[in-house]
Amino acid sequence: MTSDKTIGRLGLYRRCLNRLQGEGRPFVYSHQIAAETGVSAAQVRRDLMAIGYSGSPNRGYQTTELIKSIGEHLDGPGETGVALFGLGNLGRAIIAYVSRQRPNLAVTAAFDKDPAKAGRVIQGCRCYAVEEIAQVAREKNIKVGMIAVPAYAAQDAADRLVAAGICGLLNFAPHSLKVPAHVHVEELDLTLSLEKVAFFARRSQAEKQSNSGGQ
Amino acid sequence: MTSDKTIGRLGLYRRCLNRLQGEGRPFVYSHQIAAETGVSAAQVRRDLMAIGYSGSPNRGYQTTELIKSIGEHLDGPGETGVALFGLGNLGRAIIAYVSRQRPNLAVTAAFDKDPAKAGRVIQGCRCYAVEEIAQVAREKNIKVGMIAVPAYAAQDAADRLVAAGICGLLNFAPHSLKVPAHVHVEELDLTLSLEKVAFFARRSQAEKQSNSGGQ
DNA sequence: CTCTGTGAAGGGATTCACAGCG
DNA sequence: CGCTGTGAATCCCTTCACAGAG
Repeated sequence: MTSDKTIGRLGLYRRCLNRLQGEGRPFVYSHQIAAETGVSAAQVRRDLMAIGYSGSPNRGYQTTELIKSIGEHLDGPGETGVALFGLGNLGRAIIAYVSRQRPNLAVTAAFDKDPAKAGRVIQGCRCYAVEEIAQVAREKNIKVGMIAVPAYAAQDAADRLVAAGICGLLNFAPHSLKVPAHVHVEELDLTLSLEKVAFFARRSQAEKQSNSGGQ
Repeated sequence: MTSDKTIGRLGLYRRCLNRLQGEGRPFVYSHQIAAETGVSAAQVRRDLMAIGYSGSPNRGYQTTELIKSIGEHLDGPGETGVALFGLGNLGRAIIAYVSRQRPNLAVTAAFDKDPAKAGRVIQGCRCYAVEEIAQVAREKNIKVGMIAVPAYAAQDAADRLVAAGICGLLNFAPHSLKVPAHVHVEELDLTLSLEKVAFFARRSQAEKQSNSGGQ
């Protein structure tokens, strides 16, 4: 029922709330969350409505309670296992990055075409040969996969992960994946995003110049 | 006039068209692009309408012409300079990754708080001290910045890049940036995206199980 | 026939605006 | 007063569905 967009923002609010809590604020108003996250205040209230959390009209939302409430909606019961496919530069950076983040999301297995990488342990994450995916995914109860291989290998990686029972994919490869309907794919496409900012950067600069020159 | 969403998809279409062209296809139909990219055929036609490119009703779109036409809308006249802020694991992986992509987007400068990194050259990208940003950005005509520093340093990095005249930011740091209205920010938030897939993976798995168990 | 181009309809998400409360 | 919670309005995007062309 809760929409895709709302889920994305709840994570954002939580991060912001954790910081505010660290600064010793027991209560927050929707417009404060809004200012910190760049979302509108009405939007914040709507999103919190969706998870059924109520604040008090004169003091706002209780920080600790709200964090807990968001967690109950976003997080699963225990730790969610995540697998990484592809141990190039990007893959290794991702492991290092994620291992410092949310503790309930742990990258516990990595796979690579290069058999020489099997058996190694990188940042606390063990590497396996691709043939072992199904078994490892079952044993470690892995439900999410990250794809950090070159474009030409991305579909194959996705197929293997899906066959191993994965229900969600985070795709870093510049390639549109074809997956069964029950698998949720999130794209993190560095090149496309960069092309996009470059486009808007040029556009807004053009506007700035025509504003100063035109009038 | 062209919407944000459309711009994002045009890049996607171009990538797909380049591949199809490489496979020797002189013409493509909207439904073929659609199938390759996971977008609907009507959407593809709408987007191409937005850039004013017309296909022929019985043969579809001419691949080479369409690629050129998309390029005219997305790309600037020359090469666009991109700067990277933050030379940790992630930053270095990004340089390596982008340098193999679109040639009109070149990461030509990198900055890091650690002065020891200044002067080095990584993957063809020269590193400078943060104090040199304004000068380097002017000399190299850099208009886009990428932020790959820890959360606590992200706002400072953004401020420095904006002060140096940047009009677009690609933000990898888990922190919502506050920037002037003329600066376009694109978020690539690894942690939030991972939380999101994990959520939907759990949800779709729950559905799968209730489907098989329920009826 | 099967395409494209496109007006019109439809669906979501966001914002507006205000009642209700302390 | 200023806040939350929320119906109603708005806006934007996507899809439908069909005319027109070869």
